Amino acid sequence: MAIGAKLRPISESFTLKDHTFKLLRAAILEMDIYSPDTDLRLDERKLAESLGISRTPIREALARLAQEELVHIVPRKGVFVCRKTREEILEMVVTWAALESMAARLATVYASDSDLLALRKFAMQHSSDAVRADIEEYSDANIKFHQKILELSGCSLLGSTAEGLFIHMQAIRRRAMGEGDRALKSVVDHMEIIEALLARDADLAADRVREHTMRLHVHISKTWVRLETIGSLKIAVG
Amino acid sequence: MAIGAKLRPISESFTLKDHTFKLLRAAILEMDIYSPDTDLRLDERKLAESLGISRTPIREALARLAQEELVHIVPRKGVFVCRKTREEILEMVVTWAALESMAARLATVYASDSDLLALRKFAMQHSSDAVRADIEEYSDANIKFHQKILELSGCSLLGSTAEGLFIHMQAIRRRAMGEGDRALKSVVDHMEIIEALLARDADLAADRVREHTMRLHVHISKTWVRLETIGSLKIAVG
DNA sequence: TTATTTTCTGTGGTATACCACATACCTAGA
DNA sequence: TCTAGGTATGTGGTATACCACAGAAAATAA
Repeated sequence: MAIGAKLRPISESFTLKDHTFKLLRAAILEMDIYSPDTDLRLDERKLAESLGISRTPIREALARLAQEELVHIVPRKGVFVCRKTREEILEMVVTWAALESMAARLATVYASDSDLLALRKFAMQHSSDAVRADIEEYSDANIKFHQKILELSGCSLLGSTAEGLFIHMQAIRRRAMGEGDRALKSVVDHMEIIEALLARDADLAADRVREHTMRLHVHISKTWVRLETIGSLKIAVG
Repeated sequence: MAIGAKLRPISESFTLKDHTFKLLRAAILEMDIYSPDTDLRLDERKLAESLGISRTPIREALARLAQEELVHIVPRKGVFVCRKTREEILEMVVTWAALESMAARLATVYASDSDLLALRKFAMQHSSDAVRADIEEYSDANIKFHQKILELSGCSLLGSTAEGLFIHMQAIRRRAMGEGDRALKSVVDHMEIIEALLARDADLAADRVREHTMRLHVHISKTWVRLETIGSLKIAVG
């Protein structure tokens, strides 16, 4: 066989800036953003040095992150990971509810029975995690459940729009999950959602998804009173 | 009076890249993107020369536009304004419906009577444009109507999320408005929406907004068959 | 004439140098 | 000791030079 017969293009049109963008995005996702002692500062030059590249691709990646409102760039001050205030988080939950509710509505029309049954199977498999109070595990499954509904809508823009909120929703859901008996209630909600989907009842499915997410909204607005002061800690600049 | 008593900061932290970003965004908004003979190419160097600045701030502005999916950047090929395919446009309409529907729901709770009455006055003022078949005029008013509902929700994230779709929705609505007697039907729809809002009927308002926007969806999917081929004209690079 | 190779030109990608400004620290005068 | 004012340092912002690659044009071989 000739040399190169099975070689693929070097991941066609690989660019450092794209790579850096994904890298930083993932890094921010893993950060515990809301821990008060986390350093929110990103130093272009240090990043450049540790990645072994120049500042240019890093700056373009940061520009994109800023567009996603994941970081704040303050001229001649610095680049900071963006903490959200309590109000911003509440708005994200509302927006998420809007998107997922529409997704559920569409899913009653476009999702196949086998997809929905697979979703039910998935939800049932992980319900035991909630019962065992295995919060970490269940929280991940919970997030995946909601993403799958977005997928099943067949409207990819709903999912990709929600993805911008996802990075924060993940942190929010993880935090909220451990509070009260939300995990157990969540299991019940999920099952009712799936039943509505399988019944192909668009209005009911949309309502249940929206109300489920809005319960998170109510929970947060009741419970998280201190976040706002933390959120505006160092960011209140420009 | 002491010197500087009335001086403001020099437009706090102005940067060329921000300015360029807004400039290009507005320029793209004004372009007739879907005209087949429009040049979709953006040349970094020519832009730099005509703006009298270097490529660097332009590149960062382009990076942000790419994040918003307003342009495609293809390494060593060029930067192109992003035409949307028919399917993508349909998804944008769905997503817009999701956001505005939720906004209407919230508006029944949070909008004041005076705000809603002002909205009704605004809609009635411009209904004559529709009757006179003054499409251009009415189309603008129509778009503003929908934006106001997003505002009245009190949830600014709904509006800012929708804004990313706005640039395309504007072109879509303008184009669709002239087709059939959509303008007249639109007037009726709007009035029914306002009545539902004033009646503080959350479900009804949400339903009417969603159905109104989804009528646009149906109209597009029925009428615009040729767009897809145009859309994927030069962009199908990947 | 046709097919192939080579060269040239233009593109975005990257690295680097330098700038203006913000900040913290230092120093001299009260 | 305390307070201006100056100075040093570090930040993101910008300009520039050069690179690798794509694609077209031109040159060459069949």
